[in-house]
Amino acid sequence: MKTRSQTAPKPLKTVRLPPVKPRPKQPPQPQPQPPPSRKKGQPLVDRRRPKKPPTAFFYFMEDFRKTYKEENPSVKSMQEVGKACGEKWNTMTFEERVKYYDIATEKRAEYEKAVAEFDKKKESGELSEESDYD
DNA sequence: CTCGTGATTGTTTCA
DNA sequence: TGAAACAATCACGAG
Repeated sequence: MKTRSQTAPKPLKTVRLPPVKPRPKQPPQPQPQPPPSRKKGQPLVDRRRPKKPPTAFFYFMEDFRKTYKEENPSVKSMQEVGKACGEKWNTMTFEERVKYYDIATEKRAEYEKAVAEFDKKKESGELSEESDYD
Protein backbone atom coordinates (compact mmCIF):
# COMPACT_ATOMS: atom_id res chain seq x y z
CA MET A 1 0.00 0.00 0.00
CA LYS A 2 0.92 3.38 -0.41
CA THR A 3 -0.36 4.87 2.81
CA ARG A 4 -2.16 7.29 0.71
CA SER A 5 -4.42 8.10 3.62
CA GLN A 6 -2.31 11.03 4.45
CA THR A 7 -5.01 13.47 5.31
CA ALA A 8 -2.81 16.17 4.05
CA PRO A 9 -3.85 16.36 0.43
CA LYS A 10 -0.52 17.61 -0.50
CA PRO A 11 -1.52 19.90 -3.34
CA LEU A 12 1.79 19.30 -4.86
CA LYS A 13 2.37 16.60 -7.35
CA THR A 14 -0.69 17.21 -9.43
CA VAL A 15 -1.53 19.08 -12.48
CA ARG A 16 0.95 18.18 -15.11
CA LEU A 17 3.70 20.31 -13.83
CA PRO A 18 6.89 18.36 -14.29
CA PRO A 19 9.09 19.12 -11.34
CA VAL A 20 12.19 19.67 -13.30
CA LYS A 21 14.09 18.20 -16.14
CA PRO A 22 17.49 16.88 -15.07
CA ARG A 23 19.26 17.31 -18.32
CA PRO A 24 17.80 16.40 -21.69
CA LYS A 25 21.26 16.14 -23.10
CA GLN A 26 23.29 19.22 -23.03
CA PRO A 27 26.27 19.03 -25.32
CA PRO A 28 29.34 20.93 -24.28
CA GLN A 29 28.64 24.49 -25.07
CA PRO A 30 31.63 26.45 -26.28
CA GLN A 31 30.61 29.49 -24.37
CA PRO A 32 32.46 32.08 -26.40
CA GLN A 33 32.36 34.38 -23.46
CA PRO A 34 29.53 36.64 -24.46
CA PRO A 35 29.63 40.17 -23.27
CA PRO A 36 27.67 40.62 -20.07
CA SER A 37 26.13 43.67 -21.52
CA ARG A 38 22.79 42.59 -22.80
CA LYS A 39 21.27 44.70 -25.47
CA LYS A 40 18.15 46.29 -24.22
CA GLY A 41 16.74 47.45 -27.49
CA GLN A 42 16.87 43.97 -28.92
CA PRO A 43 16.25 40.94 -26.80
CA LEU A 44 19.10 38.55 -27.06
CA VAL A 45 16.88 35.80 -28.34
CA ASP A 46 19.28 34.34 -30.76
CA ARG A 47 22.40 35.29 -28.91
CA ARG A 48 22.16 32.47 -26.42
CA ARG A 49 19.57 29.99 -25.47
CA PRO A 50 16.03 31.28 -25.49
CA LYS A 51 15.16 33.28 -22.48
CA LYS A 52 13.52 31.44 -19.68
CA PRO A 53 9.77 31.82 -19.72
CA PRO A 54 8.09 33.47 -16.78
CA THR A 55 7.11 31.15 -13.99
CA ALA A 56 3.67 30.67 -12.57
CA PHE A 57 4.52 33.19 -9.94
CA PHE A 58 5.24 35.78 -12.57
CA TYR A 59 2.00 35.18 -14.35
CA PHE A 60 0.25 35.63 -11.08
CA MET A 61 2.17 38.80 -10.53
CA GLU A 62 1.02 40.17 -13.84
CA ASP A 63 -2.52 39.85 -12.74
CA PHE A 64 -1.79 40.86 -9.22
CA ARG A 65 0.04 43.92 -10.41
CA LYS A 66 -3.06 45.33 -12.01
CA THR A 67 -5.19 44.73 -8.99
CA TYR A 68 -2.59 46.03 -6.64
CA LYS A 69 -1.99 49.10 -8.67
CA GLU A 70 -5.66 49.87 -8.85
CA GLU A 71 -6.03 49.62 -5.13
CA ASN A 72 -2.71 51.25 -4.46
CA PRO A 73 -2.06 53.72 -7.22
CA SER A 74 0.28 55.44 -4.89
CA VAL A 75 2.67 52.56 -4.95
CA LYS A 76 5.65 53.42 -7.02
CA SER A 77 8.01 50.53 -6.75
CA MET A 78 7.42 46.96 -7.54
CA GLN A 79 9.09 45.93 -4.34
CA GLU A 80 5.91 46.39 -2.45
CA VAL A 81 3.93 44.56 -5.04
CA GLY A 82 6.48 41.80 -5.05
CA LYS A 83 6.16 41.37 -1.34
CA ALA A 84 2.42 41.45 -1.46
CA CYS A 85 2.53 39.01 -4.29
CA GLY A 86 4.69 36.58 -2.40
CA GLU A 87 2.54 36.85 0.65
CA LYS A 88 -0.64 36.29 -1.21
CA TRP A 89 0.95 33.59 -3.27
CA ASN A 90 1.68 31.69 -0.10
CA THR A 91 -1.85 32.11 1.12
CA MET A 92 -3.32 31.19 -2.20
CA THR A 93 -4.74 27.73 -2.46
CA PHE A 94 -3.21 25.26 -4.75
CA GLU A 95 -6.27 25.26 -6.92
CA GLU A 96 -5.75 28.89 -7.64
CA ARG A 97 -2.08 28.46 -8.21
CA VAL A 98 -2.77 25.57 -10.54
CA LYS A 99 -4.31 28.06 -12.85
CA TYR A 100 -1.00 29.79 -13.25
CA TYR A 101 0.97 26.61 -13.14
CA ASP A 102 -0.99 25.40 -16.06
CA ILE A 103 -0.05 28.43 -18.05
CA ALA A 104 3.55 28.25 -17.06
CA THR A 105 3.65 24.60 -17.94
CA GLU A 106 2.46 25.35 -21.39
CA LYS A 107 5.00 28.05 -21.88
CA ARG A 108 7.71 25.76 -20.68
CA ALA A 109 6.75 23.23 -23.29
CA GLU A 110 7.23 25.91 -25.86
CA TYR A 111 10.47 26.91 -24.32
CA GLU A 112 11.76 23.38 -24.43
CA LYS A 113 10.80 23.19 -28.01
CA ALA A 114 12.62 26.38 -28.73
CA VAL A 115 15.66 25.07 -26.99
CA ALA A 116 15.54 21.87 -28.97
CA GLU A 117 15.35 23.82 -32.16
CA PHE A 118 18.03 26.18 -31.06
CA ASP A 119 20.21 23.28 -30.15
CA LYS A 120 19.60 21.68 -33.48
CA LYS A 121 20.53 24.86 -35.20
CA LYS A 122 23.75 24.89 -33.34
CA GLU A 123 24.68 21.50 -34.58
CA SER A 124 23.83 22.54 -38.02
CA GLY A 125 25.37 25.95 -38.03
CA GLU A 126 27.79 25.52 -35.21
CA LEU A 127 26.80 28.80 -33.69
CA SER A 128 23.86 30.97 -34.35
CA GLU A 129 25.10 33.95 -32.53
CA GLU A 130 23.25 35.80 -35.15
CA SER A 131 23.98 39.40 -35.73
CA ASP A 132 23.41 40.78 -32.35
CA TYR A 133 26.99 41.60 -32.34
CA ASP A 134 27.73 44.91 -33.75
C1' DC B 1 19.37 59.92 -22.48
C1' DT B 2 20.51 55.23 -20.74
C1' DC B 3 21.35 51.48 -17.41
C1' DG B 4 21.13 49.31 -12.94
C1' DT B 5 18.79 48.48 -8.65
C1' DG B 6 15.23 46.52 -5.58
C1' DA B 7 11.64 42.60 -4.09
C1' DT B 8 9.02 38.35 -4.96
C1' DT B 9 9.05 32.89 -6.20
C1' DG B 10 9.67 29.33 -9.82
C1' DT B 11 12.39 27.20 -13.16
C1' DT B 12 16.99 26.30 -15.30
C1' DT B 13 21.59 24.96 -15.43
C1' DC B 14 26.15 23.01 -13.96
C1' DA B 15 29.61 19.95 -11.27
C1' DT C 1 22.21 16.35 -4.97
C1' DG C 2 22.84 21.07 -4.02
C1' DA C 3 23.55 25.84 -5.07
C1' DA C 4 23.43 29.87 -7.91
C1' DA C 5 21.56 32.52 -11.59
C1' DC C 6 17.98 34.16 -14.12
C1' DA C 7 12.97 35.24 -15.47
C1' DA C 8 9.28 40.18 -15.51
C1' DT C 9 7.73 44.31 -13.66
C1' DC C 10 8.05 49.79 -12.57
C1' DA C 11 10.00 53.98 -10.63
C1' DC C 12 14.09 56.36 -9.41
C1' DG C 13 19.20 57.73 -9.23
C1' DA C 14 23.53 58.58 -11.20
C1' DG C 15 26.67 60.02 -14.89
